[in-house]
Amino acid sequence: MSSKLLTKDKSKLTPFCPRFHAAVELIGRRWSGAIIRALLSGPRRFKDLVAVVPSMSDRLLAERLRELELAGIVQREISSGPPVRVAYALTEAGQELDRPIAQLAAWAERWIRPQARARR
Amino acid sequence: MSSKLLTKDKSKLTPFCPRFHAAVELIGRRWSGAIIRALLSGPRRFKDLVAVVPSMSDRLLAERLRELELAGIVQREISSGPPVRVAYALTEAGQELDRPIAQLAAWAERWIRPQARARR
DNA sequence: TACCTTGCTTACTTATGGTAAGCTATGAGC
DNA sequence: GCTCATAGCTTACCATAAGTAAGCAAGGTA
Repeated sequence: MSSKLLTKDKSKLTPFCPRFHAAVELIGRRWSGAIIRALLSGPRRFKDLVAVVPSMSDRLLAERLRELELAGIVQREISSGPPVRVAYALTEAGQELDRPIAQLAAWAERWIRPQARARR
Repeated sequence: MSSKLLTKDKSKLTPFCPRFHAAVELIGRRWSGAIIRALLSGPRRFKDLVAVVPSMSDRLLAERLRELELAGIVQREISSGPPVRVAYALTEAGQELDRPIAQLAAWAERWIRPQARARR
């Protein structure tokens, strides 16, 4: 039985896209969006990222950075000093997230109340 | 001490935006992206959403729909039948997520391997 | 009447996130 | 060379969120 009254246009858009889903679940993980956005302005050191994203712990930052590196979005750069320094930069794939992020930022600008809760 | 070699352009972009963060954490929650994307093609019934998003349980769907409704992205529509039917539709705010989602879909098309794992 | 579907809710287990502490490598101050 | 500080993590532990399964009320079907 079909419910033609309410659920029209069922086949207009592919209802589920595994690639889109993988992308949204990857960059949608806790803090990933903020980390990527911070890196859009250039490479940053570990501690700078901790400082820049409020209330994110270093454990989670390390975890997210490893995931994003594995996903090919972030690359770890070690300057062979001295002093030896670690910096994280976006790969080409990561850089190209600027468009989706800009669009979402524009949406947020329009629709998110300024003091809206950021989960919990 | 400043690390001018690696971390240039530090102040070009606001490093952290609470509104963007709230947005990405909201639509980035598990399944939220897939649900919103499915609703972009028109209102859908509860069971249709279960069917359309593989391996998502109805418990989580109910939870996400309640959250998205609270956030003003989704609205619950009850047709006063008979038969009584419940459908979920995007609000204006929800509809306007089409741009960010399209951008992210394009990115995913380019950068996500077809068989890439969708977490875990 | 008995059984099915829809749209949930409740109860319970597992995975993920948050908090705190610690630890190694390096450099600064003395 | 000894102490201390900082960067960049890791480990351990508890809390919260997600996954799984079952159930259940309202209405429809046979």
